[in-house]
Amino acid sequence: MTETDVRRPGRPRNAQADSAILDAALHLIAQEGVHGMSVDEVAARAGVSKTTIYRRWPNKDALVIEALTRFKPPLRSFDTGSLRSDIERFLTSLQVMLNEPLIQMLTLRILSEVVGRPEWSRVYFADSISPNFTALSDMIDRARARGELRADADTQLVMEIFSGPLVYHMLVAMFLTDVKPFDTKAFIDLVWDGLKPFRTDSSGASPENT
Amino acid sequence: MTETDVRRPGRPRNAQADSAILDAALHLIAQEGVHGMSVDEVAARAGVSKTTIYRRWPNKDALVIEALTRFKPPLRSFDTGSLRSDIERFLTSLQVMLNEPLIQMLTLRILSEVVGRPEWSRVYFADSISPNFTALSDMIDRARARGELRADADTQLVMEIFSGPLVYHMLVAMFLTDVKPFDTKAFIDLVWDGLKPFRTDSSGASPENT
DNA sequence: ACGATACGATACAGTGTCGTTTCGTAAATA
DNA sequence: TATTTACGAAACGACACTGTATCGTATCGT
Repeated sequence: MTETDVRRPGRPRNAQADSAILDAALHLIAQEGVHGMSVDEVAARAGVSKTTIYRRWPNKDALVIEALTRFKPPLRSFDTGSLRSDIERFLTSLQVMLNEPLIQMLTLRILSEVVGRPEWSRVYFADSISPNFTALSDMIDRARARGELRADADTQLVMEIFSGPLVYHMLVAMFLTDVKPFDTKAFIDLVWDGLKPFRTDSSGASPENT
Repeated sequence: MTETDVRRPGRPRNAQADSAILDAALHLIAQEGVHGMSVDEVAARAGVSKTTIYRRWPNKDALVIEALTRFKPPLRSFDTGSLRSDIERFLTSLQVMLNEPLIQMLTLRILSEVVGRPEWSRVYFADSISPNFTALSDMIDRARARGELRADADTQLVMEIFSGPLVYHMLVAMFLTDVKPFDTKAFIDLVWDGLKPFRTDSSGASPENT
């Protein structure tokens, strides 16, 4: 912060280079993994020289860490007053996010690289997974206070029921060419009313069946 | 097959070496990934010489492919006459399987390595994911024929609802130390009866209704 | 015993990568 | 202009890895 005023002599650093390098690193990590990515490739993709990279980061690991730290999926909480529409918007934004090939592959790469390294794992969880959690649990807690949810439903389990199917869908969809898109509305209806067959119409929210 | 009878002259190959090498390769892939694993490490872990490996496989890729092909999670279909107990047994076996650290990390490694390589992806899907699918869809179709399931529930969506939450749970559990174990029974009850709050006792009371 | 094959240990060539260094040039300040 | 720093291009040393080759030994059939 104090450095911005004190103009050091000599040619200033190219400000665009930093983000160009980090973006290139992220794309290459997504494509080839941390091991498969070379610093030369990062330099070539970013359009800079390798010298420029090593002037900014001491080694490859530091570059990777900063690139991965910069990668934060934009997830937020919704508060429309209705849990069903909150969840619908949340899942829709999650679906849009997971439709990005970069985010898809990057997430898998990070998950597989991060396991077994406590520090990386802690940082990744705190930055990328935890916000997702709190956004979801906030919505659920608000709905529970409004009486929109079964009182005996465990919050963690409800979160897993909401998030799991879509994540699972996107995971297996990567291997299938003719997979049907995830129907968020139908999913919420089904989870809301239950999988059991109807005997009587207990609630008017049933999705127009029989 | 015909080679087993025709005994070639000379010292026969060590039959144990094959599985020792493939096992070593699998463990090393799980720990360090395909790129991180070296053939020398495989040889050292398997207790054989590198010559022995290259006499059996032409290159590293062939070894990796055969090792990954050999890795087939043992999942089967259940037919107890009740969908709820079928699913309960299915999920319990899936949970036991995903509790193995080797299978956990190997699955993530494979997922991240396999994406973008059509042949690998096809083989992995056919060998490891597809059996899971058919086992689950068989159980669901039988239940649907018995009228145990809502008629308007899409099979693919039901499969995702059943499998997704547990897979998601195991995924995030890798980053948490104090996570509650997945309660399969409570999960099935919740999904079966729905998340909506009870208004009148149209059916029994809670999970124990028919 | 003898030939044939497998094995372990080791060395090797070829390649790729990391991180450093050199050098000529560009862009800033004093 | 003189100085100071950043930059690109290129080369470099050190190291790891792949895949091959060599050599002495072990184990099988005949």
